[in-house]
Amino acid sequence: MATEQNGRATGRVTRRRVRTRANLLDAAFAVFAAKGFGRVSIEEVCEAAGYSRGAFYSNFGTLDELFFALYRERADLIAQQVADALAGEGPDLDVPASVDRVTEVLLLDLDWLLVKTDFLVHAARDPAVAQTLLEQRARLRRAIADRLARARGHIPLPAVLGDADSAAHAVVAAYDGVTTQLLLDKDVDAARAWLKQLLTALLTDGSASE
Amino acid sequence: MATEQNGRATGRVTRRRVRTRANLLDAAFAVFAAKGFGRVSIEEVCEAAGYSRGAFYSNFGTLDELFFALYRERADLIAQQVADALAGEGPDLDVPASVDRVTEVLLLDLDWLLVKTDFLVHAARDPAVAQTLLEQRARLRRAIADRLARARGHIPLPAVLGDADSAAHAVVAAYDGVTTQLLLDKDVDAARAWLKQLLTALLTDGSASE
DNA sequence: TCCGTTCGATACGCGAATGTATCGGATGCA
DNA sequence: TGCATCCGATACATTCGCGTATCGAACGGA
Repeated sequence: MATEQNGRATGRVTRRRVRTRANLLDAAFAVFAAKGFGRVSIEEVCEAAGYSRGAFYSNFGTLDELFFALYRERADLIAQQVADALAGEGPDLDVPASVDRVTEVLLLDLDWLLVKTDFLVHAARDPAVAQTLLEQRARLRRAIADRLARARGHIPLPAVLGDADSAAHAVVAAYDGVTTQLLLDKDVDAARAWLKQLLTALLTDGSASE
Repeated sequence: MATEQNGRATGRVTRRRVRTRANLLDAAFAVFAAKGFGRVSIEEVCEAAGYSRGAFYSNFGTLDELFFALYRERADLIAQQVADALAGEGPDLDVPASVDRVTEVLLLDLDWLLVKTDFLVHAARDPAVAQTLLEQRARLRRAIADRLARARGHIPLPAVLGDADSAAHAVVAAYDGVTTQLLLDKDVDAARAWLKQLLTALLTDGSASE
């Protein structure tokens, strides 16, 4: 009775199946990054993964479904890495150090940013998908806000913004903004430097001059 | 000898042609906004505009070419509006007022933001197109920087950031960041309020509480 | 109004991608 | 090892969208 995303009953899953699915997802990631979701056919994904279309239809119903699974997988991975980077240190937050480490993680892989943006465009036209994304972003913001609130008073003062919540909002906005520029100029180092500057400007008082 | 984008000699252009082209562009805008560039066929655009494919191929070579023309047209329009909004007042800049007016213009049309983001994704994978976009963004930043520099010292002090150039960079990043959120939650009013808050936080000293 | 030119509708052939149905081999449990 | 099941390759029919070639009608200058 219980059905999964693709509609098959929850039965045994072979190792082979798991491997195939993973291979398809990996290949899809590469192809999506290179050509963009909108310009990729099912066949291209299969070819890149070294399978025939039969394998695809056995694992996914549509290309959209694969895309969603792909995004979810990778996004969860990044989210975990960010959480790790934030949870690394003690109770009092060293803002510049945290900014450094988080920045490192967030602007690591240009291909991921490409796919992520593709997915954003996709979500912007599908309310259900958008909802998922919004929730994910809300969780991320909350993690940041918690971390900021926990450090409030210890180190410099948080911000020219209001509460920790607004600050978290600003952090995410800064990240998104820098991403846009990065997608065009492909200069990861510059983006990282620029994001660090933006975040420190937002998260510390103006007293921190060069 | 002189050829235009689609390869026809520069001859007489009928009024009918101009109208057709404009209609195609308008229809394309609506269709792109609704379904996303990647999911739109030439035929859909023609149908939406009330023409057959013959009309399309008479005016454009590829869908990409139409997309580019469409983007350029609208982007120039917005750029002009922003310039107007900035040039409105006297030599000394009233930051909050300018922020208000610019924000009004930039976050006016959700459909435009959708198409713009689609185009960004497109540009991210085509260096030539990316170059165009980068130049456009550079011009915008320069206009903002000039305006900010001109007002430096008159009103509050510019920023916790370095020079006017960095400040302009930050303004654009803030805009892009807010856009991302807006694409998901579709709350234009919230986005406007949030962008104003961000910009004033960035462009004025921390002394402006509330 | 007349006529050469331009524009866009129609019809055609083609290639690409899709989804399905079938089948042989791989897989994992007893 | 034997066997029931699962997985993915292959072949097929079909649909969709593309690009071109042709032709009648609209256009605009004389």
